[in-house]
Amino acid sequence: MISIREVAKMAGVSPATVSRVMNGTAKVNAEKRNRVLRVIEETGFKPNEAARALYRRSARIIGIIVPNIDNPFFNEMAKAIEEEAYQNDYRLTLCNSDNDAKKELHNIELLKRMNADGIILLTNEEQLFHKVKELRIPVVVMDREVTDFQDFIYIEADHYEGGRISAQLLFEQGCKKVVHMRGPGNLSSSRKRFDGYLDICQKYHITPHYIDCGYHYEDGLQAATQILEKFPDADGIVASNDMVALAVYKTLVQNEKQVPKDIQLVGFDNIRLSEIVTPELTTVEQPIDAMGRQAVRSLINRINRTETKTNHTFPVRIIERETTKSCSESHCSNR
Amino acid sequence: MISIREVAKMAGVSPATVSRVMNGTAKVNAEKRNRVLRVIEETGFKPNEAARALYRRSARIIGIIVPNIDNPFFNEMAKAIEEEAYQNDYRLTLCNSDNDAKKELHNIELLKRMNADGIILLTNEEQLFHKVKELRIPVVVMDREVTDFQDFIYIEADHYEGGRISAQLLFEQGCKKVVHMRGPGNLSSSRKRFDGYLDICQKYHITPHYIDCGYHYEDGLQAATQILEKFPDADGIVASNDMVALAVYKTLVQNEKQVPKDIQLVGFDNIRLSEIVTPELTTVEQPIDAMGRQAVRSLINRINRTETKTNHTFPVRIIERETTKSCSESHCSNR
DNA sequence: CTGAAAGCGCTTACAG
DNA sequence: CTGAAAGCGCTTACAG
Repeated sequence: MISIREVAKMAGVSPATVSRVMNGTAKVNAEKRNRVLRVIEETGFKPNEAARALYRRSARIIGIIVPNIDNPFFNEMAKAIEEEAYQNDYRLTLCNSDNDAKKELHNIELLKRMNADGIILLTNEEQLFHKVKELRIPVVVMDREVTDFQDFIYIEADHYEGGRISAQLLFEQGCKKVVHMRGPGNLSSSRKRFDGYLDICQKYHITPHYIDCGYHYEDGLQAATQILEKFPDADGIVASNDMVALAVYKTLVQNEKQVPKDIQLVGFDNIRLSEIVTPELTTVEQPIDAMGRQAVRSLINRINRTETKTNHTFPVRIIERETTKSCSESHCSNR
Repeated sequence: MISIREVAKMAGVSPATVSRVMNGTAKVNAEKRNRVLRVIEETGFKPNEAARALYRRSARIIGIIVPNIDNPFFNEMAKAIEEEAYQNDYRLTLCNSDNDAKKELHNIELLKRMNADGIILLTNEEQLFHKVKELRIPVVVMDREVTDFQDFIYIEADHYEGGRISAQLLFEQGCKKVVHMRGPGNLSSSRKRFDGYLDICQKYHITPHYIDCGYHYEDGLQAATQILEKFPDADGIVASNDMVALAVYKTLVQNEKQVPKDIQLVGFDNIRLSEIVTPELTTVEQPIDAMGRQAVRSLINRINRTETKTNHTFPVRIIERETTKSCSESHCSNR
């Protein structure tokens, strides 16, 4: 590819001048500017980004670290992030960590060395937070409330409310015994949802029931079997998320339970899948796209020091579909 | 972060020497080497990658351009690619193009300007091929046979065979009227599968039936309705892929058809989802992970000029699950 | 307004 | 074996 020196030569000016017209960074005599513009046009010259990244200490790269891009939730998030990054002229570097702390650490360091501008963390390693802080690279953490690191921005959905409304729906639909599948205890999302569940039980004067479960499909398979053993008379289940709900559904069908007739089921996230499967999943929507976009915007604001720290909590809402009874009634809000 | 000059100063050597011990690129006096090593150790010095990228004209970045990361097939592919890239010490830059040719073109150009080393294309724009060629950046094209561009490496599954075995399975399971959902005509994968289907029909002396359909879930919804109208007596359907199969399944259920009792259904790809839904999807497996990894390896070979061009066609195989009758029989190969 | 110079942080001929 | 110098391709003080 052609370089700025050659463009300068062809236009009869210095490289500095070419740089200035290209970046609009200083006034340039109209005639010279036009000559430069013409040469740029003719040659199709585009500045080398590696050189810029070096000088500016900014590669216009945002790194994203996800535990598993294969997981629809992260995946949809990544899509939103990529789109928003692109619109702001940032590139996205993807690290799929598989919860491998070493890989995550390595990637963060690499990002710093590449002069990346910021990092979006969809992972859950305290270690990472320390590293990021030490490296002084702007960061936003998603789907997790970060309290120990004062200067981190975090973005999450209203999990407490999600825990409330998912159980509330089931009670309203006539469930007497609702089992809440509690997510990993080290995640704020799990704890908040559980709190929401407890509070709504208290409000309805109902004894809470729960079981522990991870956020993966496989976790759901295991936990569902446990539920069947431990709570054979359960008539409602709040799954830890949509993937888990799919596992629960499969297990229920295998055990000849009908959904929603015998047991009603609510997921969490409203990943695209939840609408694609049959029956369609009733679930609590997290506004994944909006959250992903906000993450990028917040990060860019932080990069540009154009905004003081603001965390965001996004509203959730129930999407009633086919795994709860409501949907066969008239007041179904199925979209 | 600390720079090579400071390390040099601390170790009492020149930056060149630090570079040499760091890269093992020339012999260095043992004592000096140790001093350098110690300083590196103590300071945690890591070379700046932007500077390296500039000098070496290589950022150790691989770009990947996918139409839609949100689509499980691309998504699983991206995961495999990321993993293999990481193991070979390359970074992955992600572009989700949404089939936006402008965005794709822009990203390819950007990759070049970032001194990226190669590109993996999971998209289908002739324009892109021209651009990539003009920019002389190593490329591998996936899921598509590229014949007009002699020097491109391509990697795909054996779609012809896939078209054969999917229909063959249905015939063997007793289907009399199998409808093949033919994918987009501009894709070699679609054409080859269709050819396979035609050939197997001929072999069995059966009249072929088909309908056109895209590769997206929404396409499947439409096409399924058409099938029901056009071929009310169909008893087997080969969907253009797993996402489409899910759409077909939903439509069939809505029309009170039982699967596999009334109609048997086969997908394509064997995305993880196909095993997660209920009933589990019978499908033709593409070895997505192996293909993704091979793409990276082939690309790296090309980058290093260490291998002459080799295209790869990966074998496919039937995975019998619950949407075909076989699975209830004794010879079920459900894994 | 504009060019020459210095510099971003490395790496590699080039001498010695 | 090793350092000083030049260079990767830009950008931005600094002079004028």
